[in-house]
Amino acid sequence: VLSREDRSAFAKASHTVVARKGDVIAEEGEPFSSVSSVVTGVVKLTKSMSDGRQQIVGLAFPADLVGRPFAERSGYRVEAATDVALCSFPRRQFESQLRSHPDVEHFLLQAKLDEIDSARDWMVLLGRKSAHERVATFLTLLATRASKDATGSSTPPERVSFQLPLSRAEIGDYLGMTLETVSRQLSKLRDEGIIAMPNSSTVHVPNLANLAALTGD
Amino acid sequence: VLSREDRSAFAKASHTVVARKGDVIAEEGEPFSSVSSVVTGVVKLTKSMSDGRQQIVGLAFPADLVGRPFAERSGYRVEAATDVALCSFPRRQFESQLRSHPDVEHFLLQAKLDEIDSARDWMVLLGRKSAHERVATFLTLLATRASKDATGSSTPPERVSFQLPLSRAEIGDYLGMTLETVSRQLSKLRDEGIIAMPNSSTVHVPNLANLAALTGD
DNA sequence: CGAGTGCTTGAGGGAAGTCAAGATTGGTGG
DNA sequence: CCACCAATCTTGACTTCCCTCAAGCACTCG
Repeated sequence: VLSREDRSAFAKASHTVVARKGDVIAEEGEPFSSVSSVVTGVVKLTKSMSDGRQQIVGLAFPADLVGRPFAERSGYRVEAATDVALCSFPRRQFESQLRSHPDVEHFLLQAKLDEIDSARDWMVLLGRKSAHERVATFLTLLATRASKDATGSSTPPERVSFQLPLSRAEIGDYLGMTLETVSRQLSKLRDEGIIAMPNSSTVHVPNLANLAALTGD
Repeated sequence: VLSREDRSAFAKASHTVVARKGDVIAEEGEPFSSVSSVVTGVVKLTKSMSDGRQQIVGLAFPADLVGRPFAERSGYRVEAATDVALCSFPRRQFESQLRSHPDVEHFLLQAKLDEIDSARDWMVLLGRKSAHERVATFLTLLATRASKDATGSSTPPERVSFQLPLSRAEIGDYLGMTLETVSRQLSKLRDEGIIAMPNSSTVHVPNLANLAALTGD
């Protein structure tokens, strides 16, 4: 959607950064200095309460943007959930480029509007869904993404397989529940025949529609 | 933050709309045609699940924007929570004005970035806070807003009073709990001396810091 | 003044959290 | 290459917080 000139101006300012699983890219409440696009891997955005309770408030997959332009401090911790590669821009430079390339700013606005929509979907999950529905929704999200990545098709196939990019504890922090409840609900979906789990981090979905039917929405 | 020319161009395109409490301004999943700024009153944004469970995914107070530019359909129901006055722009016109006034688009981007931050704060509330903390957080939000409106001061006074713009059921839908639990927690805060409620919709907070200490973050 | 609506309070039940073992697994060094 | 160790995951038993169901109460408005 961007013009050639826009792309090249941005490409000049960027550099590639790699981070290992668990590396913290920006700390909650600390100043941070870059805006990055995820190239490979998954990045998690986490907020903590004073007593240590955590909530993952967003995941960034390849092509997603992380970082908060026009703010001095990060409102959340940014951490590599898997090994990741990032295409990173110095924040100041990114901001000034935005001002001189309105098309790019428009593109960013679109991306952020979509991000608000997903955040609102997640609020419904956190506020109103049962544990079973939450896990089904999370798996549907990953399965849909995996089938898109694999086939490029808009009509996803019935069968999909994918890797869970998060531990049980992290899934709990994303879905607003404990790691034990996550584990129990995964076992339940397995016993119901909705999914198969050859090992604890890979999931087969024989029929995506059956899984999606359990999300509640 | 906007130039005089920007302001006047937008003023020409706008018109004032009033809505009574309960009026639906846009329906979830339906096309909608305007982008509006709230002038007085409170607007609620609601998402529903297929079985009728509801979640309020946002509230818009005076000066906030409602409507989703660059999308054909609303992702949520927009409804007047109180009697409301809106400054409304036809969506198409609003969008084209944005393209020709990059400063305004920048302003909108800033607003949406802030909106993402609030949505993420709310995800922590919905995913991790107890009923007591949720109600304390909600009251702190309203109390802080009321004290800003009243004094314009950045150091809020200890004492504040305000009206609840939502019914118990709506507060429940906003906080991800039932109306009974909302009522019980309000009674508990009253018994603890944190708030007083001369009637069911007005709240006195004798010491805002004591209330804010119960929010958990 | 009565009816209706919204709010409060109580009693009981159920979904998820907590605490506590075991079972797997993946990584490391002998 | 295998064995062990640490970390992660699973499962079970018990507890707790919130939801559900059910009255009773208090406004507001015909």
